[in-house]
Amino acid sequence: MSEPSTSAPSWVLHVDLDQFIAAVEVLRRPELAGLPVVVGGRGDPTERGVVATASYEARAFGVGSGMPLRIAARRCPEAVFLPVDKEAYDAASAEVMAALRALEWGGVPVVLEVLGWDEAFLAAGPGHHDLGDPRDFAEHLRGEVLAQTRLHCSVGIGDNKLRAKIATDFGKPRGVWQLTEDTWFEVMGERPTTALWGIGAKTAKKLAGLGIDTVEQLARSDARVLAAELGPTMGPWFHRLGRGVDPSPVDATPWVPRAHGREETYQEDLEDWTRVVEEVRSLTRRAVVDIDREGRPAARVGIKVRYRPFFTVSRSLTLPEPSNDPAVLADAAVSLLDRVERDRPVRLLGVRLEMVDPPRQP
DNA sequence: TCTGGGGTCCTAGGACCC
DNA sequence: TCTGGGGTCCTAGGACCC
Repeated sequence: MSEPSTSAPSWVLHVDLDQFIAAVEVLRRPELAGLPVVVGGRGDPTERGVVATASYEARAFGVGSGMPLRIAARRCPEAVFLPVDKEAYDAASAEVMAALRALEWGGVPVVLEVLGWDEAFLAAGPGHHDLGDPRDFAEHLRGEVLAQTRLHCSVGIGDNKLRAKIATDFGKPRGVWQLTEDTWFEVMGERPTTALWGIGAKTAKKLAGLGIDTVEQLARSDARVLAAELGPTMGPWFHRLGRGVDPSPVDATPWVPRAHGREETYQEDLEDWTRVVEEVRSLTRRAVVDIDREGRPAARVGIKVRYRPFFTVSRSLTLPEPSNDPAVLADAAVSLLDRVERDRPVRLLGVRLEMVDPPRQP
């Protein structure tokens, strides 16, 4: 079998919308253009909640994603705070992905792998002709997305998904950047391991304990030591990350969810255990809506409890048989509460329903 | 100072079976 | 006296990403 699109050296593009959530809000409220805009929680910076996205104007004040709204308000008191509007972002995302999916490159439709609301990988489809300079196509792509959605994006070009993904950040905002095997160490070699997609603070600290602080040191490290210290799967994967190696193809197969959950941080900690039980039932009913939409029953049920002071536990069980009956699932979730402490304040509750395996694709 | 909500995948240990 | 070895399932927890 010949597969020219995967066997030949080929380009991968990573498309990332610029300040997506804030940009969608500014589109429907043009008077906000140029102002510091912070989207998060219910839009009230005196409440518990965190920043989903800040506009570039707000970022200049040191406001960033994941930051508590109260801190954001302190750093940028004049910012406009808006609530998260999931439906609006779903709709805008669908428009963007449709615009990307409609593109042709090398005379054939592109292959698009959607990563989330505002991100996708893209490659030329099988049987394509000469692709030319990928930077030309990237600029064409940016123009098409802007024309059809009025949203700006940045594009990373790589010889695999990992390098394309990392390249995008260097191009932001409204830019194109290329990162390949030839330039990998020149661009990334001296950077900390956290610059890699998949290495966070905890892993970086473990690596530092092994004398590995930079991407180049990771690439030159002993893969056997990594496997012994970090696991037989993770160790070799981190070693590949250091070298910029990523054999995974751009895969347009629609994503099939494995689980759905609901969780909520309460504005006031819950002290009354009967209230905790009620909330767990309520969260379960809300999660059932999602598994019903999938049409697949739940095989496992899990709960998460975060206490004050900050301390989280999770419990889970496998159901005797899969179910989508809200009463059965709520009873199961409530039964898990017997396995946690009940005499300290609860600040967050979560319920998670894991679905049975999806039907096998041919 | 205060740490969301939606997910994914990996690891490790114990139970259990043959 | 010493007590296999491989495999799967279950559960709890860790880490990461957007």
